[in-house]
Amino acid sequence: MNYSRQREQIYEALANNVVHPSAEYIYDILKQANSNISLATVYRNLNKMALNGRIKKIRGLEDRAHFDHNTFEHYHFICRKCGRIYDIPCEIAPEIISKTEKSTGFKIESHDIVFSGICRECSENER
Amino acid sequence: MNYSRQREQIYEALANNVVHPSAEYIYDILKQANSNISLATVYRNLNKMALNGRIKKIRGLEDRAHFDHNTFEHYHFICRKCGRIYDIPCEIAPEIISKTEKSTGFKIESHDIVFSGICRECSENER
DNA sequence: TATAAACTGATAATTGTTATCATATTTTAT
DNA sequence: ATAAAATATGATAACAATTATCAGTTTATA
Repeated sequence: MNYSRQREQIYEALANNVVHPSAEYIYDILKQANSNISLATVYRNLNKMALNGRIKKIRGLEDRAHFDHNTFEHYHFICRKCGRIYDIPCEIAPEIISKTEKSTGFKIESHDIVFSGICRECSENER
Repeated sequence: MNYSRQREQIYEALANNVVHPSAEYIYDILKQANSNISLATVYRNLNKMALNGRIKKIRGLEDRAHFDHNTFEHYHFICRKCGRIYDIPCEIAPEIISKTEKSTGFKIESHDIVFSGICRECSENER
């Protein structure tokens, strides 16, 4: 894989965003910021980096994929009202993985826990 | 919500399938079986039932959604080779939920654990 | 039964994503 | 440094999954 300025811009935009943006969101940010980057380039590089393990691809409740620069073990909460994705820092016991591998014969390479419900902001706005 | 013959057919097709089928898969089954059901009807009813809680919508690694008639607590394993989705009957400690709710202020309504890796069949075929 | 509400099949439209391709940038070997 | 090969880009067409539309049908209600 060669160096590319666009790829680094995309990574920066991803890393400097609190949210877990979609490809289109990153595209909009970079577009505003200056460049005449192409949406295809954004998709291409996000997928490439996700394949590398440099970033993570998250699938929520919506149709579009979201991306996360944080590759350390952590989980996600998806608000069914606003669609935002939050990090959840809790942990599950590692023996669950090995126990499950043993009972199923599957090779578990990764896992994600996805909680869903209503986020604080949305439940405050509800009233 | 009114009764509809098509909806029950769709539910039956879903319940009698070991796999976690996609909308298109169910459409094909019903199409073969007899009826001139419409793909739109399949989508409409799967979504409606998922909203109700009668069935569950699962998002895997692929673009298309899959559906599960089993609404009891259980988790999923997605094979990154064949894309199949398997049930995983393990459990996580319920206090993780309440602890997470407390620390975040979120209302957690549901959660799913998605393991991914290589299923047994695929790792056997690899050799 | 008549009326309203919900549902259907067929298909057009929409949306998120990927493929294509001519051009540009980056790496490599000279 | 410079030419050749490899990789990446922007623009946009193509694609696949899903949703919207709408005239006609079925189901529930009065």
